[in-house]
Amino acid sequence: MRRAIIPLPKPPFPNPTMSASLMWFRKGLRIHDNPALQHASTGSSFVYPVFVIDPHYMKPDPDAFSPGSKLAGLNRIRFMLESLVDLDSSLKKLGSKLLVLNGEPGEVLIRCLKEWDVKSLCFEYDTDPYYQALDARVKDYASSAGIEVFSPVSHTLFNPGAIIQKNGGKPPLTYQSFLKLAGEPSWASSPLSTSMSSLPPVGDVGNFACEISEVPTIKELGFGEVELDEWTPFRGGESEALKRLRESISDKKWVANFEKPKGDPSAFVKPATTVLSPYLKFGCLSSRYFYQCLQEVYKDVQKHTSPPVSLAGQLLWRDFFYTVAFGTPNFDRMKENKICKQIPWNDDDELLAAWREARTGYPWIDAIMVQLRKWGWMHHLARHCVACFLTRGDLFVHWEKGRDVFERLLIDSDWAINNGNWMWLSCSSFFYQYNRIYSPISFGKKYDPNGNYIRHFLPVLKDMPKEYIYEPWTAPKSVQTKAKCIIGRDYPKPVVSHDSASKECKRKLGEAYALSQKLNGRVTEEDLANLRQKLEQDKAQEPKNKRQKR
DNA sequence: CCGCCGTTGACCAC
DNA sequence: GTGGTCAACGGCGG
Repeated sequence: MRRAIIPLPKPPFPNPTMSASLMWFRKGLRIHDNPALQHASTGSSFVYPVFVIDPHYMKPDPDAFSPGSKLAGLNRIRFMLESLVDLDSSLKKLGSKLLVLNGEPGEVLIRCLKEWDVKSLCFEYDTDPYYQALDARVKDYASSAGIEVFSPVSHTLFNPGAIIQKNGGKPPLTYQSFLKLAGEPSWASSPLSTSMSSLPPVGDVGNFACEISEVPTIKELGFGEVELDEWTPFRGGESEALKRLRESISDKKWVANFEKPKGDPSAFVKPATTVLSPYLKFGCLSSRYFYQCLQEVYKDVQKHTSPPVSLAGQLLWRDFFYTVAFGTPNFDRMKENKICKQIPWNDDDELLAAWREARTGYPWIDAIMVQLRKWGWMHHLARHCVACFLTRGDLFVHWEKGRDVFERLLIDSDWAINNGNWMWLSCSSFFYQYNRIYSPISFGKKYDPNGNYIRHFLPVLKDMPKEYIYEPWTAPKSVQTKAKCIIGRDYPKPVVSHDSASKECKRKLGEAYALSQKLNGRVTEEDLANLRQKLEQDKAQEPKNKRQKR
């Protein structure tokens, strides 16, 4: 890690009335619509804009299944670093700069507050459990030291806590009830502060001078030896976010007619959605600003789509998941999670690895998993296909395992939304129609009969005739030879047969649901173990039954 | 208790 | 492309 000593302007005159604020950046990596930054810069003579490189997210982990840290793949780490570089450059234009520090953020922050005679600590409120715990510690110290804490809700459209309170202490569990509770956002018609002309200078950093660095590079963080064979095409940062936003909303007709479920998951040259999610995740783009821009477009057109399918509806989905996640203890696991169905998922590491490493033998599934690894982004429906396949559709692997893979590799992975969607897709919560299974063969074919998406992300199949590209194991040997792709050698045979595997999954889900209903939702670990045993026994008897039938 | 609803299933007929 | 059927879930409001 580079430990550059950066010359910083000294305060011109020591003045006891001059006060300093500390702006702590975590998410919210932006200048526009940033109430915490706004607050820090008004009424303070100095502002210390701090970002702490947190080993919890950023420390290289050589044992992980892909290059990166324990929790984040390199694509997302790089996206974040790009966002920080952009933020630093914007701060510099305003007469400030980003102070990058390293270490456990709570400890680093408290040391900063002690060292810098800060009167006001400003940071965006964060509902994720990790930040709830961290922020509680920092706030405790600040109040004991008489430091004002300003921590506004600015990551989401609504305040999740307020919505939960409005609902009598429980989060709404359906989108419609969420909409009803939320109503129009109170700020919707008041203009947001989207520009800043200048910022107070950075104060004297004192003994921290030797610890403050520029935004590090991937290499400086200790990831230097690894090479990704393809990086994500999406660049991080607020500038890129605003550029992308402008492009997305410039086509008013497209915005007005946007219907999420009708998008084409196989479109990759020009994706069928905005791809603003990674920018929202890091707060490079304000969800409120995005929302207001959409309202402007809606005003200008005769008719437009509505939630849940509209573009504004997508922002509301985000708020929905943030709210449920905030109000649900153990939201990120099955056990002790009140809204999560208890299902006897298997623990098959072989199947998990095949899925993760894009060798299930189903080209549609594997191509999506390659896109995930290389781009860190796939269309929402593509995510549905692979999530369904891993869990309730085919492999019956625990949704938490898939969640971990997405959390690591997606550049837009977001704690609340990722966990919420995995529960959704695995029929563990929110959605329960387990008979509706995405076919790993026909779903993609609807959109892309020629298999261009597969050919791009799985070049080994690029010469497979379109008749076989979704089911290459059915291609005659001569065709395989001509396509220079022998199934079982150059590309794997299917790990399971979709027909029998999906039937088996439906049966297991049915049994698990029945047990849950019988026990009023209070399924213990022992109950689950018994169910697992029962399912195994039934499976063992099944061939006998078949023989009897014949 | 009943009936309706739910962002995005597959398959088939028209 | 649309619309029906298949088989049929839980949440929720009445």
